[in-house]
Amino acid sequence: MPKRSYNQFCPASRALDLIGERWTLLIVRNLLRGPRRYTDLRDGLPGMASNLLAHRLSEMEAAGLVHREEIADPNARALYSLTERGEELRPVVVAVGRFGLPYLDMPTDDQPMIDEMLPEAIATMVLIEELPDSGIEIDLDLDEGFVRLIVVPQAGPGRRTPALARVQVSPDRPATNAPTRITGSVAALLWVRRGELSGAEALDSGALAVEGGRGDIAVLKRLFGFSRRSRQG
Amino acid sequence: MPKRSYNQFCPASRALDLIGERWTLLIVRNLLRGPRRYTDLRDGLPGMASNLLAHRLSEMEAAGLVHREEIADPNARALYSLTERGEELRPVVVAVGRFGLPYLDMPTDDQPMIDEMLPEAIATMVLIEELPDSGIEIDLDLDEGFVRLIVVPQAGPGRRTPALARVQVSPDRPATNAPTRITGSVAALLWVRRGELSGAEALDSGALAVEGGRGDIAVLKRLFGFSRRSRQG
DNA sequence: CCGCATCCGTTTCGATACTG
DNA sequence: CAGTATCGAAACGGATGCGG
Repeated sequence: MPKRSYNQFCPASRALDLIGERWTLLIVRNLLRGPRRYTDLRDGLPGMASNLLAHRLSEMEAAGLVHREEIADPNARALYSLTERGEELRPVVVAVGRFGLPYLDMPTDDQPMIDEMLPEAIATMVLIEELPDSGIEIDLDLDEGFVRLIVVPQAGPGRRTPALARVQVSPDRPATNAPTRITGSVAALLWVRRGELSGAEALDSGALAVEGGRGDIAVLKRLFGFSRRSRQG
Repeated sequence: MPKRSYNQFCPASRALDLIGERWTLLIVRNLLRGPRRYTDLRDGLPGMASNLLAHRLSEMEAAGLVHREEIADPNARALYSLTERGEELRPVVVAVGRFGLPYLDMPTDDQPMIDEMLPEAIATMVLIEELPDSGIEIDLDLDEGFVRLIVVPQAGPGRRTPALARVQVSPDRPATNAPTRITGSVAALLWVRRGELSGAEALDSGALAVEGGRGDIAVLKRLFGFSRRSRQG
């Protein structure tokens, strides 16, 4: 039984032959945060049938996107991780997320806000056209959790680092705080980023608070669209 | 019957609720080249069931991605086009295409090389990290067709134009030729871009030929990876 | 021809239960 | 913990029909 394919000479359709099936890209999204056990993936993908997850994982392993490794551990038998090829899906996940951001409504009770995806959500919100060449580190201390955002400095003229590769996020709180910091909630950040609340309003109302040097705060405000009101992608 | 949804508070999964179904992103890909009639879309999507196309189009119209317009024309009743929201899917299609490029094999007889997708394929091949700040225009006169590639100049320091937005392609041959020109085949360009053939080899063998100023040719070579051998995304 | 709608066999998905 | 097994529901694929 030959796997079904769009069968066109086109990069996008070839890609969708590999990652276009249901759930596949969400598995990638979760694996982008690091290796996971089967159960971790299942818990991070509520609503997905167990057999389907197993099936997808074997497909993705066959496609060379995912690597399965048996480990010696009392409470874990195997770890799934992305291969180098699988890591190349990060720009896809980010692009998809950027598109979806304006459609994202506030979480309801039946919409789990999974801890694992907070960093991805933050990375998605950053306005890449506002990245400063010099780079910056920002701690986001939100009600829903902590995220360290690192914008890698541009390496000078010549070959430029793609914008997406310059945005890095981590849920681990380093020993030392970043010089720039923002506190509040994901919802407030999202409202501002989506232009439904101005940055000034968010700060005045206390929904968000920032600290750090003047210049860094200015960069932060640009990165999350504090100055805009109109909705933008 | 509530449309099925991943139902997670996550931008990527929200996006996939809208564009994750089979064929949807390929419809977008074809509409990115401009408005199309129903029949045009069907011809550009071989293998897709006719009723499914109709169904997808109505879904996408309901989601605000596609606009349907009745027109007065002897041999066309309606035109489908992307809305502003739909246009925001271009980065997604390009990111997906970039991922799929290394998996793309040479076209076989049963894999139609559809004229419409040639410009998208070219845009996908361009190495965005090699975009010159000054911009450039290149005519690609390939066996499979003509494409004018335009790299929009960077607007100076400050807010930067996202790399993807700076790459524009058009199948229309303007009145005047671009100062830089490349001739050959899509296959040769793809081999070089994928690092399976060096640029020098392609030029020596005559598989590709370039003309233009020294500097422009150097830019062209960087854009399509003429200097590399190893496979890269 | 253009723009779908109907019908129908096949595949995939979703939910839950079950096993080593 | 890490999957299989099962089964009904939904989606898909292909062909064909049909009014404007």
